[in-house]
Amino acid sequence: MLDIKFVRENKDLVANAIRKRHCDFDLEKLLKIDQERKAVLGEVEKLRADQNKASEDITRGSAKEREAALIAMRSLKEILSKKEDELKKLEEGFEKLMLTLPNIPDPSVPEGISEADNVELRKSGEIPKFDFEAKDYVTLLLDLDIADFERGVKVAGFRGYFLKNEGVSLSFGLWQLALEVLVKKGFVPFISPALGRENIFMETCKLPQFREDFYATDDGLFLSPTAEVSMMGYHENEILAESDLPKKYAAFSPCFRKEAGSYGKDERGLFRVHEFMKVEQIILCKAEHQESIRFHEELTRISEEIVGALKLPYRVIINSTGDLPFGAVKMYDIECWVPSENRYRETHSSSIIHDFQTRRLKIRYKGADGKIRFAHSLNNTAIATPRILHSLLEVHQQADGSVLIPEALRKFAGTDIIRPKK
RNA sequence: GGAGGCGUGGCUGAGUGGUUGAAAGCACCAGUCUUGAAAACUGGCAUGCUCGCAAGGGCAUCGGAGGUUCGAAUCCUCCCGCCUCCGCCA
Repeated sequence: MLDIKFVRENKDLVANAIRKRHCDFDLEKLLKIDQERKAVLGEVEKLRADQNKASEDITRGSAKEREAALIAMRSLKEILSKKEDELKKLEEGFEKLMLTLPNIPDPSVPEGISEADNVELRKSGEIPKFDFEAKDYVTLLLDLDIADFERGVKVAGFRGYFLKNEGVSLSFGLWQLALEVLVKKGFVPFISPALGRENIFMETCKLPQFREDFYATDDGLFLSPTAEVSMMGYHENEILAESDLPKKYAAFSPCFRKEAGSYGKDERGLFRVHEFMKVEQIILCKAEHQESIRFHEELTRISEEIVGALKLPYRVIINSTGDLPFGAVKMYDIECWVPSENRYRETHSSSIIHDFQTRRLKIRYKGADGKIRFAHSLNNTAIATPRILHSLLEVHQQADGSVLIPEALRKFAGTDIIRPKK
């Protein structure tokens, strides 16, 4: 959520952001309702002040004064209650609009209407050329006997899957590798809840707009699509000391996504599944844009280090304004090379959020100057499984149908090579 | 699942209808004293909104939302959360 004061004072900037994002937010309506709300609030507060004063007279005045004050209070009450109703309606309308006003893209974000307008920033790694007939990763998964989709669907429904054999040790190894990289860099490791209360989803700006993307339980909880939700909730309603910042967390959790509206996309395999595992990087830092920029680059580099250690060719792209999530100021995706599709595909997503989430979460810190500010937050994938296998298996496949495990992963995965079972 | 209890400021904890934004203690900050520290003493110490150039006002907040009342931390209703005991259980 943006700061209404900021919106008032930077109307053009906000209008421009809305235009760039191609969303149909009615800024004039918001500003008008804000103005009305402030005016009525002033009236209400004045009436309440009168009421408080009269109440004091009743307490302390003589019997005569008390009688007069009581009469005055009765009529005052009627007017006040009417005004309060009016205010409540305005507040509700105001809140509703504020919840749907998106964050402001950084000037460095390229303007565009969709993901087609995302811009490549850099590439790394050599795209493999096979002198044999390379398999796609679904074939590899089955030939290596490390996944079972038929039974996955039988048990868990559409997009269901089992991982088995080395598919399991490989997964554990990937999480472990990512965690070790992060812990070495001072990130505090967490296993964070996959279940979250509605308010946490609201405060991390996942609700109200993306409700259809989440699974809900019958007791009113939601299954988290990312550890970002619970990890951001961790400091909800806290005032931290400036010296506590930055907070760096590496959170592992299962993640659940309905993938509503994606029928037909990536139906085969385990690139797009309802249930996956992820190690997520989270940073809370001081409310300075330069700090956010610095940590954003750092988070992105860490993920590049991880995919680099996995010897995967990748590129980093910057998302255009048309492909920028609601709450993000700026976002990079890391995409890893997928030989069978002859293209890079998204495996990581690194975001600057500024105080958009922390304002709702009320995560603040007391600065050296004694002022209390909303912290800035950032997040990025460290590793998401099983998605990463898409690229990993295909890139490292050998002529004999086996898959060579990259050096850095071997000690974590407990194996050097996975051989076909048939 | 059954029964009961509880939710007050950073923490502990008073407060059951009328200057209670809220006693007291702890913690924290500043000062006095001290070579320095501790102790002691003195003072300060919630958040948000709003009016004002400022000084300084005003309003709200005692889990949340309603209600009763001239007036609610205090009474009523609903919701949320937490705790204890029993049962079940990885």
